[in-house]
Amino acid sequence: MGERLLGREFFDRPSDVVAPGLLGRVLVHGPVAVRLTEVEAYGPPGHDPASHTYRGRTPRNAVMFGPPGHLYVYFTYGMHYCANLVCLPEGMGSGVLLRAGEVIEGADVARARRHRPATSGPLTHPGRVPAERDLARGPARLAVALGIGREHNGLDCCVPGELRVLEGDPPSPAAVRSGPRTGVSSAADTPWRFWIDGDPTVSPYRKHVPKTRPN
DNA sequence: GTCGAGATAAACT
DNA sequence: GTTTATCTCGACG
Repeated sequence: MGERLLGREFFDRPSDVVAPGLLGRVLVHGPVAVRLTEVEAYGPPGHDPASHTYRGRTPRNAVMFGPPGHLYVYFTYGMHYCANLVCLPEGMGSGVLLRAGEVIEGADVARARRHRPATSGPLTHPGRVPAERDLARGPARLAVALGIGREHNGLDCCVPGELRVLEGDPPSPAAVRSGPRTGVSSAADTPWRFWIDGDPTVSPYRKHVPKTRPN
């Protein structure tokens, strides 16, 4: 017992307020539990050029316009899933990207998913056994560790169910750092990435590098 | 630790 | 056609 869920009102605030408050919280899916150590906030339409919702609602981002506390899962780079928690009331379109965490339960299951993920798709990483701290270090790896895929898009994480967010053990405010978001080309000066200072599971910062394939 | 290249889907111009 | 809220691998230090 003692599984205290984060209430929906927690998410019914701007994403840059929710994001630092999510650090130290625990996301649970089956036998695997991850304590969040790094997150990024994405703002509502028209206010944040880096947000999926910047240009309004599309089939992909529809969940972000739904009620707060639900999970928004998207597929990117042709092979990775990333997970967000929706913020602000229904209709606003904002959320927090879950960038990294520490696997505190079910590490064996999380590690096994690296080889044979719960969802079908090109997520296999054959031949390599990841170190404990790398299991959920980075948004796509966090999704793999928790077994999150397309089928979890839109799930409510504020009720007892398959996926849920627990109150966990937040760090002291002094241990929270912030800086520019990772891999975004626009609004690079907006310090909406938050992490727990000194935590080994925080992903290394990578600035955006434009892609162009020769030929 | 750094670097570059490649894999690949969906949204966008 | 190009870009993207990424990761892995090998090479190198």
